Amino acid sequence: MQPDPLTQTFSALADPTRRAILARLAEGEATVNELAEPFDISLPAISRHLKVLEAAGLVSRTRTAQWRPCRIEAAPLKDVSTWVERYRRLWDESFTRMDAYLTQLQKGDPDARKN
Amino acid sequence: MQPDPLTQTFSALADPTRRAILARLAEGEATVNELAEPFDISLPAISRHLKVLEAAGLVSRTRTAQWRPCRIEAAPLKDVSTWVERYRRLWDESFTRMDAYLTQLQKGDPDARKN
DNA sequence: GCTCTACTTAACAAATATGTTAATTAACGA
DNA sequence: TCGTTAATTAACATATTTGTTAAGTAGAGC
Repeated sequence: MQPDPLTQTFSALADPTRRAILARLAEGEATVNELAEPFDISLPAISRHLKVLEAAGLVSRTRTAQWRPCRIEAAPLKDVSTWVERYRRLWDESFTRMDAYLTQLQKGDPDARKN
Repeated sequence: MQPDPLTQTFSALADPTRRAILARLAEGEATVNELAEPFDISLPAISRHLKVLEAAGLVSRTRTAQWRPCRIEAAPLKDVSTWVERYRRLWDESFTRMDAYLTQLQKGDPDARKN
């Protein structure tokens, strides 16, 4: 059985080569050879990285003659964003202050609104 | 040599047990046994998951008698948020429209401001 | 058909990750 | 001091990941 989607996404992102590939694809479509060019690893290795990204839904591919242009797919990144936002209050100062403010209001503190 | 921080963070998050541990810690500190309770795996396994989270800077620990209360640390999550925000335009409709608008403006389209 | 280009698949090696049970460390408390 | 509780470390098995080189597939173009 394969892992849940978020696990697959995080696994796919847990590799600098794959994140670099995504960064390149954010600028537009590219073929496998174009994607491989900046890296010091073999083409089959790149091909497998793309397979991982594709399995995670982060990349889709079409076929044009002998080329397989790759395109970035955003949906899983949106899921990552949604996931991490649940923790924003832990690092965001203004969120923390608003949180405290709302808590005070909820407690019925009449002075809370003065803050 | 160990991997770069972002890689370490994504690797740490690429496990459902570890994400569940973080979700629990977002509600407040907890001891190792408390964290282990919901899971069907051995305590040493949990201990190792915590070690991975700690190495990634996602968890810190203090010492109180024989307990080691764990606390969530937000900094790496903020880095994840920053990373993924670079791709927001790829999934965010309103961002896409704003992007198109700015592109039009940049082209010097005098009608762009009417949109 | 033959060859070139683009890319994937196969077979393998090495490293890393994840779980287990058993043994160990450390502090508390009767 | 001795037993209990909390947690880690050790030793081990197994699976997954990531890379390699060599071989295979598929379309383009002469």
